[in-house]
Amino acid sequence: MRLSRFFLPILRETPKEAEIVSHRLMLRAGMIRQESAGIYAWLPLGLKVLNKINAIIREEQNRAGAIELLMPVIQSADLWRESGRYDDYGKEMLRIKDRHERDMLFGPTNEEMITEIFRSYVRSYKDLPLNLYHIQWKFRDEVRPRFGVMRSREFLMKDAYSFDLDAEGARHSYYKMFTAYLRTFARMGLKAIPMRADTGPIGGNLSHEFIILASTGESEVFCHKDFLALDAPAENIDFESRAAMQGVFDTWTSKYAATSEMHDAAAYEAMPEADRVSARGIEVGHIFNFGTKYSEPMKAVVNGPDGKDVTVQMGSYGIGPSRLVAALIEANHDENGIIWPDAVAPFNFAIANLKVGDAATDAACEKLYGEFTKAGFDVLYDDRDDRPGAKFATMDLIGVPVQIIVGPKALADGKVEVKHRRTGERELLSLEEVVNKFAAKKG
RNA sequence: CGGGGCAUAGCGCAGUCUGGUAGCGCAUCUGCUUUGGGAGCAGAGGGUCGCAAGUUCGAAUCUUGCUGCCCCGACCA
Repeated sequence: MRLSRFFLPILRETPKEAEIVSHRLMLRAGMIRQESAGIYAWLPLGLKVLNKINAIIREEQNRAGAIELLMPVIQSADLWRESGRYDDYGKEMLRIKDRHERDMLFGPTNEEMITEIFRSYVRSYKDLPLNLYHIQWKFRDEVRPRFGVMRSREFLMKDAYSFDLDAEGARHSYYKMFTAYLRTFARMGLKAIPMRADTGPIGGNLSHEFIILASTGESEVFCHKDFLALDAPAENIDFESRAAMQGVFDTWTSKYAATSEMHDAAAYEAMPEADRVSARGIEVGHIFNFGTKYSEPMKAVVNGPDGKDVTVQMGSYGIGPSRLVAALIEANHDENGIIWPDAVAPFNFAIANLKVGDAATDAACEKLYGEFTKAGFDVLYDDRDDRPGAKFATMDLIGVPVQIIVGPKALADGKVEVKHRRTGERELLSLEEVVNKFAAKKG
């Protein structure tokens, strides 16, 4: 992408409403625009990151055996009357009437709809287990939206729903998602710790929140320090193996970890002081096993091996990709701007032409831009006729991990400078070395 | 939902107390110079002062009502 042709409305000054760093940086980097309280337009740069996050989530959901579909944002109130939640959900649910005065709503979640889809088609225990997910916009009419996309009213959610014949199967499904979540967050460079959680209005008896530690997090969390050193399960782990899944779950739940609302001060303080970690955290995922809470009233049943009807066991599993964008920034920034982890960076490389119009720098930049593009990378070429300082500031603000600086001085010796955003490390390389070292990798 | 605050150019703000026909910085456009950490000079464009009533010869400024947004608290992917 040539920056001169891109739509990147960066701001030099911080809009006054932005309180936390991720919100400030998202506005300044031209990632989002507020259209209403808690409702945001995603500008090109923000959307690129959101899509990268979604891609990782999809890969890991698919790996764990979940199957993607897409449900609508507008739902009929009748479905919610069946589960009893139409009255329970309260003002958080945005209620709408269509032209025929029918009660509709903007979905805050999809348990009812997925259960309706399931019961319409699935008749046999042989079709279980089944896990269906989608990535779709949700609306919850929060009393007080704030912190940009961290707590917005409209937000993107990946929600998966599992269906099993019995409680044991449902636990296995739960563990599979538990494992997939650990991998998903780890791939984004986040250390997410599962914490025993309250089930809230979703219901059920088994639930974990996935919390990432960040000094600006919304809630206080407590855990054993060993969780910080644990590695996520490997890519080749067998999701179908009940023993393997149980093993992951046991490893990640064997020690103390709780949010402030589930905090057990006595258990926490029973640990040696050196093992205790008390920090701020951001909830980026939440999983539930709720048995027959929806399948019972909505009559989602299958024929069991003995020919008798069995009410299926369900669970739901949510990740907020739009919130994750903000959470990633909270965990990865400095005074100059965002520092994207490679896996979610909107651009892998940026090429800064320090002297646009100079035949040598123009030619070097075009060559590099061509090679990186050909290699399949997202590369941003700053070809604007602007001062070097402005280009450095822009690249740092939007957080491109590897910045290739092409200026007349170094180029006179056939070199360009490669700067790594995270470490600040710089190296002088020839064009050929840059291409071989970076552009050749992806294939 | 309780408490507090704000609304003037794309962004950040001054002007409001004490009414007299709107200004500053950045950004934008044009020209020249400049080119390794957000350039300089010269010129230009851009605002029914959130909306609606009222008071007044005259309202960004005073009064009333409404709307939007932000912050603190209680609640939440």
